[in-house]
Amino acid sequence: MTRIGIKEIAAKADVSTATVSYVLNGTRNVKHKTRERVLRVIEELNYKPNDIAKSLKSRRTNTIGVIAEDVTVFNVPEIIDGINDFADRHDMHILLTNLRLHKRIGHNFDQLDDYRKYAENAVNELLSKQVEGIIYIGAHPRDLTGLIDTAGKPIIYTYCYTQNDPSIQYNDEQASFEAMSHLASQGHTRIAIISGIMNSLPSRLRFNGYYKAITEFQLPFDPQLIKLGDWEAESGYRLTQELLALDERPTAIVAMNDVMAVGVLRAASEAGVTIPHDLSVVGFDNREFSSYLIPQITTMDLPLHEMGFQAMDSLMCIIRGETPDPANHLPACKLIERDSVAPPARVM
Amino acid sequence: MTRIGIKEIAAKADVSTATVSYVLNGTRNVKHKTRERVLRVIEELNYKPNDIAKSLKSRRTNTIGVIAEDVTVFNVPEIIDGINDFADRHDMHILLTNLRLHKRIGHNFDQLDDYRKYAENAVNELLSKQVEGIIYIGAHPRDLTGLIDTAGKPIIYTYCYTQNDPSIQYNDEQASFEAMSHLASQGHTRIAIISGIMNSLPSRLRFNGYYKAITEFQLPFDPQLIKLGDWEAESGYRLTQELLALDERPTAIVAMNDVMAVGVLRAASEAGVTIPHDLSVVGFDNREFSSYLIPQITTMDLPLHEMGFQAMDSLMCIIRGETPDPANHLPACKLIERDSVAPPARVM
DNA sequence: CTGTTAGCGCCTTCAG
DNA sequence: CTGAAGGCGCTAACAG
Repeated sequence: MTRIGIKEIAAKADVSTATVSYVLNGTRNVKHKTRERVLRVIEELNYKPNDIAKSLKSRRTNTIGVIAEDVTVFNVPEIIDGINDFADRHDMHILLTNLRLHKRIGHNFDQLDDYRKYAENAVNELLSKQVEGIIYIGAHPRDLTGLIDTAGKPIIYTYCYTQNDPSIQYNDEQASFEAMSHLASQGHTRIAIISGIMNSLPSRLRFNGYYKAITEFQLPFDPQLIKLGDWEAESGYRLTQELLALDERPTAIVAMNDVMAVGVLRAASEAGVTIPHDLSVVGFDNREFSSYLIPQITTMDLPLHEMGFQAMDSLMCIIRGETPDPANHLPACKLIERDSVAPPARVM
Repeated sequence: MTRIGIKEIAAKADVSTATVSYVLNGTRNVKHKTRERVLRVIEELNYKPNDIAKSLKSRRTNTIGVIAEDVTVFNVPEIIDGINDFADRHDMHILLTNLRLHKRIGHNFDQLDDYRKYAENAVNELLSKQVEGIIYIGAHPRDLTGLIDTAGKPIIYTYCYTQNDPSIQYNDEQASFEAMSHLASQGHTRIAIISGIMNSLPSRLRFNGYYKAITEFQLPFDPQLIKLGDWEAESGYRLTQELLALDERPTAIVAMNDVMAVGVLRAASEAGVTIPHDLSVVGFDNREFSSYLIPQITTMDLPLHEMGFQAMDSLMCIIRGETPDPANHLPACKLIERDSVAPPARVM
């Protein structure tokens, strides 16, 4: 089966290859009769254009490279989905590179050198494939400055960032403030917070939101209510036990992710503390399982789809030589209200 | 910045373009001195080969197309990861198409016509990009015969299947049998099963495994223990209530997925039935949340990574003109033992 | 309105 | 061991 091309159909339709190209791309007016004839032959021969050849000539591939640090991490698929959403509408294609970071180097995200070579390879292969731009999806929010050199090709980061390139992140501080605001509006004043590891940006930003709310709503500030966790369920469990052992217990806990909220639930359950009657809980991330827990927890939904969509949008802007609107680079989170928040019980 | 190519480096190194090509690909012996010189110029000019041009000439793109019905569905990312695992080792690239089925047409998987056009477009675009083969990842196990025409390009399905093309699925019947076997080995005899919707292949296969175990272990067969669910938590909840209302309760329940197992847990909790003391539960899928539930549930892990890996392996076989080994097309599930199974309590 | 033709960047016989 | 030259499939001037 010899691949048939524009030449074959030109011969059979008794026109030149140029004419075929014109009807194919609508680049020029072609007499109706001729067009029909060409179209018919195309149909008959079941011709499929060769984008490779087309790209070589036109110097456009309509393809953008996506480097995902790990597609199996919860935030990544939804971001990819957002990228696809935009790409579909603009007839763009996605060349996906999966760094498989978790499986290759585990959680040692700090040793950037360990996977610099992976990233470099990925970029070079993408560049060789003539992608028109690159989107880098982190599995973890952090600074990647200096890690990647794209030789001038536009790149945009999301769920992570560098100091020189554009990046799309979500509004962490505001989200945290809103979680607090929701709790305050229910009448809570003693609100505890369990953080992720402190050398991570989200932890710091979410603390900012926490303090801002403390100030704005004039809540009592008690350092005992601030607990430093590590994103894992175990820390949520242990720190909640500490919180419940306080003379004056908090009436609500904000866990900086849903996984730690699982620990909160477990500790509460073991201590005979009923949620939400005795203790309100707000999580972060709106992980799928958050609605499978008992009770279903109130949590902050991350605008992952939008981040992917915006990353793609901004990247296309840059490719076209325009300047993307930075206002779109910090989409908001959204509180999902479920069953783990209630007004505080009367004082015992 | 005018893209520099083989020609520029040839000029600067004072050799012909052919020689550059030779050192680049190791196609021919080149005098050591000359090679060094060429290599140096390549370095200096930071030359990056153009795979597009290369592909046009060599008629090989080293790229395979992956069509995912929906990357946000739980099974898909891990399958993609398996594909990447293989692809990385063989220097292959992935052109990803995300059909976004759930967001576009919801759960109406039966109306194949609704998205036939999406699938057709995806295939045509991939074909135009000269992919060397296609992997189709279903979001739901079902028969897709007749949906897709790849014009002769090799295609392989996974997590779904057709009657004519090779596909990679997991061994559902055996998995179900093993879940039963595990329960039986703990001393359970009255084992209930909650199925997914019945017009799905997994439901039928898992029932086969159930019956096989009933026979093999000579367990009492009681139709009352067979409940028809719909994959959703609510059905697990409701059907467990029915099961618990029986005169003679089951001592164990197999839920055909972890989501329904959540319903089982909820119903048990409300009825004051303690898991695993009063009732053992085995789920299916090893969803991430299964280890966040209280108690953490014993469940069947699906060989998703392996399915992706095998799909890629088999596809490469076909591309090379070899015949893949069908023995690899039905990888086994693996029981993950956690805290929801115990020997049955003494008769009350 | 249509045909001719010169490349896009690279590989690969075929000569030397 | 190296160079010259044709061509992969398609587009876009430039002519008619």
